Amino acid sequence: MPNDLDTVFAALADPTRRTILAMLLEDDMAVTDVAEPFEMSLAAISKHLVILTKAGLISQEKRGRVKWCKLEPDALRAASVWMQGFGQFEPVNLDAFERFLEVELPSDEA
Amino acid sequence: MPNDLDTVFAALADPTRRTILAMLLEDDMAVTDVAEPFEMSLAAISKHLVILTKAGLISQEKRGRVKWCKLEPDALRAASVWMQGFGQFEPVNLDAFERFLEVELPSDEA
DNA sequence: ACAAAGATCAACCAAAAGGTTGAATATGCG
DNA sequence: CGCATATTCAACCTTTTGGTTGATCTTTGT
Repeated sequence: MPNDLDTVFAALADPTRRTILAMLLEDDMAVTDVAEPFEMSLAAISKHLVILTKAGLISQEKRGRVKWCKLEPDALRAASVWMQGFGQFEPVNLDAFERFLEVELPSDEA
Repeated sequence: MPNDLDTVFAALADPTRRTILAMLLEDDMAVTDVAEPFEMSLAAISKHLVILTKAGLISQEKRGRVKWCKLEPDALRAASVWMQGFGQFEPVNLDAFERFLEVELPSDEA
């Protein structure tokens, strides 16, 4: 529901949150597992996940005592349209994107 | 030079700054003229322009006593690639972009 | 020379961001 | 039941952000 540009861009401005998104690109994850590679408290990661959820970039579903996080890439569409309006960039450059993932993902990437 | 994703997304997270970018899409502008439609001090706008400059999103060139601001859309490329990596969105939707401009631009749009 | 215009600087302020720790709340398991 | 696990809450702290105002500096026009 909340998919305002302010919120989305602000959520994307933090490297921890971008890394989390990249991790969720591979698979849905539980909060504890999302937190594992980071050198910060679980509570801090929990807050980051709230921010991502409010931006609509992920969704969280509780099953049992585990809360699963799922990427919601559609939330990026509006922001993507906004940005492309300025640049007329090449459609999709997956090579460049994978270079980002290598840099931004925690080293244990599979 | 500085074109780091943190800086670019943070710069885009503020509605005043996005509006400024949209204004500069039409034409280069002097700082005073950029500030005119906003209900905030010139100093505040000057700071916003510094942030946009540090993000590489605009450049500023002083000619005489006037400092001209110019959009630098290339700075958006990296961020755009990053975002598209998630979504595989439709290439460019100019209609959607112009809808943004109508919402975000100060009403005196020409 | 002087005054006005264009823009930034410096000091300040309130609110938001990003983190910590320790307690609380559910849920699952033996 | 009773304990461990999964996650959040609450209070707190520090730094950053976004704004203000008044002084300053440079350039232009008369």
